[in-house]
Amino acid sequence: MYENFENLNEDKKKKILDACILEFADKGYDKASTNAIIKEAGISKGILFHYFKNKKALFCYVLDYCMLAMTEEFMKYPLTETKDIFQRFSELGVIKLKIAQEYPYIVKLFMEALASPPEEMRSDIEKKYLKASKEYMPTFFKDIDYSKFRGGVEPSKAIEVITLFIGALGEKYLKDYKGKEHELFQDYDKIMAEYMGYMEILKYGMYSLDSTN
Amino acid sequence: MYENFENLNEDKKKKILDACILEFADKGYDKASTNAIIKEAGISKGILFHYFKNKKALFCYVLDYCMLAMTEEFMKYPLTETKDIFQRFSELGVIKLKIAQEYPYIVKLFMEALASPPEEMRSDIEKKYLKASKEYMPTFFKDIDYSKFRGGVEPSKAIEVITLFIGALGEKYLKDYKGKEHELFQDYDKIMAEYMGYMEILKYGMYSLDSTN
DNA sequence: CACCGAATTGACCAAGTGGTCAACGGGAAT
DNA sequence: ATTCCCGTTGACCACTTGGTCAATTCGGTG
Repeated sequence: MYENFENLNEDKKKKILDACILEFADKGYDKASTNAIIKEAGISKGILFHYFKNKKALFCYVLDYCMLAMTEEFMKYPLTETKDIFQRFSELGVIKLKIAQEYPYIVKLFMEALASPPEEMRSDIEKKYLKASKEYMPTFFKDIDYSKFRGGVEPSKAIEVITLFIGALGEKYLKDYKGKEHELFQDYDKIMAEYMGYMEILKYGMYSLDSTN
Repeated sequence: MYENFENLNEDKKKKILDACILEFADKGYDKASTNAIIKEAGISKGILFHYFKNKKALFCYVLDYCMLAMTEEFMKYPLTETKDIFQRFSELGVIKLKIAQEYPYIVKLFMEALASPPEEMRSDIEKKYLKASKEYMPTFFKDIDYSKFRGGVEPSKAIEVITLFIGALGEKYLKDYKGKEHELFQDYDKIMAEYMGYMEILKYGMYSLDSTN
């Protein structure tokens, strides 16, 4: 499928991949321009479409590459032992932040792909993402003590609340710090404190009183 | 500014506005085509750009129109008296649902404009939206009894948690029911029950025990 | 050297974009 | 009847897009 491209020497491959990642991350699939990519990569139009049969295939390849890179990156950060789901979530958050800091374009491309993908690819992309996160789940939920939840709180519901809330909070921070992402890392402690405050409220609502500490 | 357009007879104005709303709601600003609009409205290219100096101005006008229509619509639904913030939020949710059901395209255009606006307009659009929601706040928070919150829970923090969570939940439902929005209204009771379940968890975490009912 | 096949180029294409403008048509005023 | 005005038309413009393909270049083989 992509053998023409795969057989290239690493340097050239990397230059092209980097150009693609930059452009797709910056503009999203639709607004990304293959002309901008070939210019940035220093190659000709013809050869790009020789390697990839069209823009969609190119995007697919790049996205898969990014996904692989990200999951590999995740594996590098083992989760510490804990029975507390809130602890786990906050750890995951820290890992995500670290990865976003180290590979901003890959993460951006990825989020862009989930938020506004080419319509015909939407379900495929979501499927792949779901598959990857499902695979991570056993690790993530390992050893969690669900008995900490008070009576009347279904653990699955509670986890959904936490997931949704943390997701929304993350998006809010992204919006607040849009264009000045570096300050996000400067304000790390302040944000972490805020985050803990929110978690305390949720924890209080979900755990039985003798588990709240 | 728009007098050429404003002076048109109502029928023609409406036909053009409707065409714009349809196109912008469906495709978003960038992908919306002025050609599609003139075709749908049955007018010529020249005259559209005689009424509006360019695509951006057209979008601005249409967006303002939609915002006005929506705020007017909101005013039609007075909030019932209650001291309970959760009650208020769930009422607001019901109102939003009703409006989305009645004016799907206007609401969609609106959400599209907030989610992925033309970059140069982003801050203007957000500003307008913030202004409108700020104006609604006194009504919304009128008579709310903040003493229901237990010690250690700052009301402002609590409200932020609720807002973020409800927002995320709403988006989740929108995603789940994408392309089959009618089922959303069929499943109304089920969704409402789910929603109440979530709210109970939050309420338990935020209210002091003697206020939870 | 000649030859071949693969890699690579960039001029070119059709389609679509937002936007312009000379020309047209018809109603009102003279 | 003539003039004028102005709303309206649609052919046209410059530009960008993803994608093609004949032509060239290059490395290796005999």
